[in-house]
Amino acid sequence: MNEFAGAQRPLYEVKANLFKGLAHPVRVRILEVLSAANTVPVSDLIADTGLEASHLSQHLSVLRKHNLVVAERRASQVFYSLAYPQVADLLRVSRALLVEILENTRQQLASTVTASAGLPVQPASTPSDSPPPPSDPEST
Amino acid sequence: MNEFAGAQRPLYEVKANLFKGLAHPVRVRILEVLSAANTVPVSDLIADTGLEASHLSQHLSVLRKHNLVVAERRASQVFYSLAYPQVADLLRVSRALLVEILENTRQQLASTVTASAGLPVQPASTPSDSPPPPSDPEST
DNA sequence: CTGCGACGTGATGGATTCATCAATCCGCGA
DNA sequence: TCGCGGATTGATGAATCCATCACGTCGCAG
Repeated sequence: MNEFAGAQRPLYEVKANLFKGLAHPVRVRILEVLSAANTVPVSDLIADTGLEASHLSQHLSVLRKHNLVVAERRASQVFYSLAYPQVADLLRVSRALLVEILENTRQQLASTVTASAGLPVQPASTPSDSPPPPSDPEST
Repeated sequence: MNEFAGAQRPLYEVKANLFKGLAHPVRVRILEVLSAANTVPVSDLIADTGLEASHLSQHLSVLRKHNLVVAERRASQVFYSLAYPQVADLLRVSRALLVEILENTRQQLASTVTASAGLPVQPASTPSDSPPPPSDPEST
């Protein structure tokens, strides 16, 4: 029942709990937006994500419970920002891992295909897709 | 239905999926063990975690599906290891974030308490806990 | 004080995930 | 071939999470 992210229990439990807080596309999206801009009003988040206010609010509540974001009231609007810069680090590292995984699994698929065709593992273009963009260092 | 971690969908969905794969204490534990030792037989994992074989195997299966670990059969035993060193990075960064969060929330609690007592925010010892260990750079 | 716009909270079905146990697969030695 | 230990898979109820919608709160304008 204790919703605290921090307690005196084994660290791997706390860690798993942290990942649970991140385990939803909407919440990842929110954190990525907050990583890019220091402080963002809820109205902007609604615009960026296209979600219904209450839905988004629930996810913000989850992020607050996990101590990943902080809210600040100014006038009639609420502004959110990352609670710690390390949150952005975490997203960056996870992105790096993902890139590695995607590249590798794609190669494996390609080699499986070409193996039955007797070709080297070179061809970078996916069988039925547009040609790969020259590189896209930004993106979400 | 597609269980691939990688597809052509928005990156934040893939990222959320990755975190979902990490969002369980047992799986975090497994990855931490694998981060410490290059290659570990299932029997050792059973010993380290104290889990029933089938239970552990299911979590290993999840980790495999997410491309976080790889299995290798040698003789009658199966050996697991991290699929990419970046997985260990991710765990390290998450740990750093967690440390930050725990330290900070603890201070907040302390200051809330001392605020009603009229004391500065100095005292590092929690009201009803054992004194903080001088620092523990290892641990899980 | 009354209404309104911006956010948050509660409650409810529907979908996922988890833990447990039985059944199966795989390599090897008798 | 038979059987056995090591490891995985399948199936089931319990627990948890998610999306939707109705309602409640806060601050301000009229």
